[in-house]
Amino acid sequence: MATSKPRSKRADHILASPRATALRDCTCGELRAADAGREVSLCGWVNRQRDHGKIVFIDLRDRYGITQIVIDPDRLPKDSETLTKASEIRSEFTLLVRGVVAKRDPQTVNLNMETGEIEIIATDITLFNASKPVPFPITDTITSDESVRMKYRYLDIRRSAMRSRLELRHKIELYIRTYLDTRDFIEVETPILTKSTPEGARDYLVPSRVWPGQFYALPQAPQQFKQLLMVAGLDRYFQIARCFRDEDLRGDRQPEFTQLDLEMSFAAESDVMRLIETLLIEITQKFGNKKIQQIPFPHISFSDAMEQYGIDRPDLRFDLRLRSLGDLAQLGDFKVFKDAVNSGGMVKGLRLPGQAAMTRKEIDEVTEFARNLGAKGLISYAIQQDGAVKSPLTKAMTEPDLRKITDHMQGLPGDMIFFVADSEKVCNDVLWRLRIHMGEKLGLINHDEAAFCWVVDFPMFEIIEENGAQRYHAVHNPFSGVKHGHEQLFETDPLAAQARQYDIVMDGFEIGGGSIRIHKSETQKRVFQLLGLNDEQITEQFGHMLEAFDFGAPPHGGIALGIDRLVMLLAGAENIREVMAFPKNANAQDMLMRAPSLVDDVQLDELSLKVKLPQENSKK
RNA sequence: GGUGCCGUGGUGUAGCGGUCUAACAUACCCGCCUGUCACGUGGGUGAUCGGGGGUUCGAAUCCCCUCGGCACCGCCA
Repeated sequence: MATSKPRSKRADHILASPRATALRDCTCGELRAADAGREVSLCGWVNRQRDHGKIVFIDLRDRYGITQIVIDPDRLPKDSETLTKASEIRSEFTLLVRGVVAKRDPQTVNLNMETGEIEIIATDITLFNASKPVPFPITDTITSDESVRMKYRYLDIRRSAMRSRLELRHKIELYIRTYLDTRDFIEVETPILTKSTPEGARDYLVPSRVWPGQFYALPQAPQQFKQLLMVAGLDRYFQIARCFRDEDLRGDRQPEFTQLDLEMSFAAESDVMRLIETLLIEITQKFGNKKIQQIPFPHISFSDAMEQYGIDRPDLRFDLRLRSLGDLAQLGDFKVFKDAVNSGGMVKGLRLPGQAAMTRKEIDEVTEFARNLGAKGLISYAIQQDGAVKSPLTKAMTEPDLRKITDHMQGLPGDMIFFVADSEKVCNDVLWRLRIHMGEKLGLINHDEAAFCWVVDFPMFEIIEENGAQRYHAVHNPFSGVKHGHEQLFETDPLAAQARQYDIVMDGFEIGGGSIRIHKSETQKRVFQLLGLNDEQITEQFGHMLEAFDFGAPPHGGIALGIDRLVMLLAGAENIREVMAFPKNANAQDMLMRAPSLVDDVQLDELSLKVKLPQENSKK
């Protein structure tokens, strides 16, 4: 296209701008001083209109920028109505402006604008559409109530902050596709209408018209399909896939969300991890404005993460660590500690360097915070400059005992330690949140840093309580492979068996997880049995997988990355909704479309469905 | 299902027991203004304080219920 000769200035410009359309020659973000003299037409929304009585300025905005339009009576025909028209224009009107690009006088150049050296001397304005006063200003500085933003999401997205987050998301997804394509991964679409599976989250169900009383389920992840694609010999698959889970929402959880799902054959942990680590490094360096704390990403075992951070997704942006007191909790005669240990629990502490001078009031606030998280209380332990300890413990313990505790906790003069005495679960639950809370409060978190880590050595199973009975539950998913030599533990001590699982954590968020899978039907069957499925259930629910494995399934493994969470973190957004065009509110409703909604009885009849509302609290 | 925070003109906030017949900014409407760029300037419309009940001589302000939004727990990888 660069070879064809422009016939005129105007034609030249049409060729120059790839975004020219039948209605416009260029966008509101691209004209510069060099374009002076050109006759152009621009389309966009009125960002602001300034009426000076005789002369009128309009800042015209589109996705690409803002350009100032000048409506000057001295440069219009005498009988032109353009000035009158311009004076009646308001914010968010949609216009077509024809005019001539002019260099601004040096005094009137606006260095805050990318197009600030020029302006368009309008010759004609066409109004595509007027706008009612908008429910909130289309600016980035003013935040409006989120319910209003959601109801008028199409206006919210006009704001450059929203728009640039969606652009960022697009760029990242495009980068991922290219990255994987060059490594021979192919993107394969898998069904949205699929089969309900027992493990995992609650399914979204879709009734079948053709098969009355039967249901499809929306996929929680394309897990089984991607494994079947490996059996099919596709070798390397990926998909930027929509996933659905009918569970309650959080800031980082939506009922439908997007995963980068991938799987590769003849691969070990190191292959998947290297692939993803390189991808994450490139994406962060290219699109994020955060420095990666450590390359290569550190690996932390599940048990170390739980011991030192109280959670399997540690936020490594700051270096506070938890430490359990062990046998030292038995020293002296401190009832709270002894009771916790005697009832099978433990004592665990969080050391806050240099915080010994916290006031009574501050300590009470922290204690209240811990109580709200389920702790019975918090035992403070302040180490004075002279090494003496100020703590409720002093009444029940000797000075040598306290010294042992100080040493064990690696306490230094001036430090404050908070102890929780409870079950291991409560200790960890309270302390990991307290750790984050204090990290934030004390300004220890470096927000310009991205801290990635791999969490490995997960157990295969955990015990969960279901209807009063205890049973095994897969920590990751029932397809995760078991570490070499750990199969025997299935028969002796299943909880000790470790999975070939790896989670990728960024800034304390789990942004992905995967595993090398089971590819032997016998092993897969044994896992299902341990998870409490009988032979009939195994055949009914997973027979197709077992059968597939028996047709020469290759060793394979993969990972799924939470795209929404990743983009959220790279964009520095507060929650996942900020990086989704049309998210749902905390009650899983679409505030713009007003979904979910009632449907016609005719539709229900076709599906052989009858609605039975819960008594009393049926929501209209 | 539970806990917490929030709910004042279109929007963002102030007021937190009487002086509130509710203040400020912005938006909106009517004027004036030829160089602004959050234009300026004069005037004007607009909320009974999410809804209901209660306490009190008196409630936007205190209490209870309820609705809505958000956060968190349960739930969920």
